[in-house]
Amino acid sequence: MVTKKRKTPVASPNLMAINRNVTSYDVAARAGVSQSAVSRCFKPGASVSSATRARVMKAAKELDYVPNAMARGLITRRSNLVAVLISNLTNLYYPEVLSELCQQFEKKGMRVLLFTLPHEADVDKMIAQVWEYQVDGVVAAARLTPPQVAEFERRRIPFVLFNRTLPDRPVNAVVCDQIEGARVLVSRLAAAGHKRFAIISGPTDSVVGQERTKGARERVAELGLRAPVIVEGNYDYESGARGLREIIRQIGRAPDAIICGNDVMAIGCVDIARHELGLQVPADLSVVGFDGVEPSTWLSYNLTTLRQPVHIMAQATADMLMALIAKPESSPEKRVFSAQFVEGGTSRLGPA
Amino acid sequence: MVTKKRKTPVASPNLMAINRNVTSYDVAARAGVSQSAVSRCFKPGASVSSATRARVMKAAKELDYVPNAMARGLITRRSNLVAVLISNLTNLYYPEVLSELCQQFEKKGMRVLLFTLPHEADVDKMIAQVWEYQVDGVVAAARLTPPQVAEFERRRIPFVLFNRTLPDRPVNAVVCDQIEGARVLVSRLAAAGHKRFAIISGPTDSVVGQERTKGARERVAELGLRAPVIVEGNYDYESGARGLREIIRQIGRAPDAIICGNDVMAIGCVDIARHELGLQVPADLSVVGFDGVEPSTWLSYNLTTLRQPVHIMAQATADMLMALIAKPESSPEKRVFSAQFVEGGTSRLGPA
DNA sequence: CTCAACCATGCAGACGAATGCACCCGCCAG
DNA sequence: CTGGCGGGTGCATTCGTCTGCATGGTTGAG
Repeated sequence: MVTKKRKTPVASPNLMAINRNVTSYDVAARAGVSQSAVSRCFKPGASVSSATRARVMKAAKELDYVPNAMARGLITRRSNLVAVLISNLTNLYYPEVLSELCQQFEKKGMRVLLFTLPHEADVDKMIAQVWEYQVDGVVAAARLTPPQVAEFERRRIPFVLFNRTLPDRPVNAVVCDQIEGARVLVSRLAAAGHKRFAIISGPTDSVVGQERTKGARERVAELGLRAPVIVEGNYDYESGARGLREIIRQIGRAPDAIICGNDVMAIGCVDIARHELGLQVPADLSVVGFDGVEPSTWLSYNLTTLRQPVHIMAQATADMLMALIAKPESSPEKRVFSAQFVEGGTSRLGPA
Repeated sequence: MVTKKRKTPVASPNLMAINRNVTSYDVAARAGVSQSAVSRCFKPGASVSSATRARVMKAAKELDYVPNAMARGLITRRSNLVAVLISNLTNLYYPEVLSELCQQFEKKGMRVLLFTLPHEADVDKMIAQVWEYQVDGVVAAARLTPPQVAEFERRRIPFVLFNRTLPDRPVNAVVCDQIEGARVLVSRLAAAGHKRFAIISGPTDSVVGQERTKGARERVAELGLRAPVIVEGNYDYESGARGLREIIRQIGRAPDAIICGNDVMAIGCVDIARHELGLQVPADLSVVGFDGVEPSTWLSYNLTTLRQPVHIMAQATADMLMALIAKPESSPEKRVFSAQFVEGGTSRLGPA
């Protein structure tokens, strides 16, 4: 009578490559040790003699063995996956963010599961997918509604908001002080003699955009200047162009300065001013943006803007998320960075 | 004596939310069915009565149950994950590609595991990570060495190369005909009277870049024109700028036309010509690029370029990869698309 | 009325790695 | 010589889901 209480699955060596994956059992058999020993060899800090480790590693290499992350994740309850939710990658700013985030997480041994949220698609359905993969954490660099964020909390998944916060609710977030930044821009422009301001804002559902607008408006008011005309854009080139036309239509002439919700709109604005309306920038009109994306530095634009410290912010995001994963109950923290004022050629900032 | 042959793990209802994940057993218990029934309810096409399905779905919703993708993947050997390898997201062209790919795969129920390959980092180590997650397929839109590609074949993982092929080896690939495109550019420019050509090429390890250069060179030769000066760039703005300076240094004056390996270099080239060298583009010098990225359409540039049909290519890539996953042994296929000639304002194409 | 053909359901055994526990061995102190 | 200690190892179980097989009930055709 054969003792068959548990059949340890051992692949016949010739079938192996064809049909099945190589498992730790295969490696164990080849190295003449138990499966546990193999497992321990791949876990840093485990108790294995160097002789065993050498034999196992040799066998593993010969068989091209790689531990199965799903099996591991199943039992350790750690997937080493991070979900990154990003609005639209066509936004120029976000690819830089994504790239930085990805590298930071790679450095920490995490893989990035990417979720792009196409404009107004079924975000909820997409978020539901996040749970399935048992991600260890989430970075949200997309416009989410408060209930959607609440869902993260309810599921007790560590998450960090990138460049956005929630009104009246403490959450973990890494942001750039948009209000401060907008105030700096207005202050500098006003100091140089600009009096009539206009704003091409981001969309109303963009917290970042709203804060930029708010900061600018407040500062303009504090300085006792006339309230700026505000038209709404949606962060793309075309809406920057439309914005400028609309502003001029409303006030009958060009304002002294236009503050755009991001660089791409500012670029659209500059282009229309110069090539369609025959205005000199900055002689007739100063234009400033936000973000400091790469094209803003191109000679044709050389935009005056507020550069976000993307690299540092990504690093802070990754650090914060890892800390949360290690210690989930810690209380919410917000890390606020300051944008860097970049004086370009689209604004008259010398003595007026 | 309690029959304890298999302890079906049933969480006590109040502990559930605190300590454990909700599993299909919990749902089964609440719905009064077996775990198998729950499993079948989440598998489309499985045999379940509508009454059972309703009860299960209700219980699942009440408990916020979501199937665990790792456990599922472990047994089905399908992770529904696709690895996307991308060189550097700062390249403007790649974010568009990534965005499209992501959406296409989402549409097919696949998730994207992102691998960014930072310049010359340890690509091999990164690729090793790909295996761990049991991805169903790989899209490579990065410069890989032939041995690295061979590794995919050896592991029998379905993979599609995006915008690159391997010399002398049949592989699955979706590409754009770069040689044809380059020939079109030269032909159009030559027809308009351009005689002295120069090229700012992509890096030598970029197959795409090499083909663009090759096509242009061949066509120039066929037309009996003098062989173009070629300087090497690396696809960024600065190298476009450097390239133009170098070309002028070598031939002592501006050529009639410069063909740049991509749009960003062309933009750098145009900017330096206009703002540093005081040249008129296109009056003194025509500049053309490749890719058709968004900034190439901005009014300040309005670049003459060859637009790649990114959307269609991404769709083809996703389709091809899914087909491969379904039928891994199918023989390699290459799908070649043509780029679209976009006549912009950086070239004199009217009758000379 | 009978038998086959279903459909719906439950049972139990995978999938591949991690890990608590027990054990074995060698070594050192008493 | 003996008891204790500790590092190295293997056994067996666990994670959460899928699925082949067997079963029980229902229906339809002959």
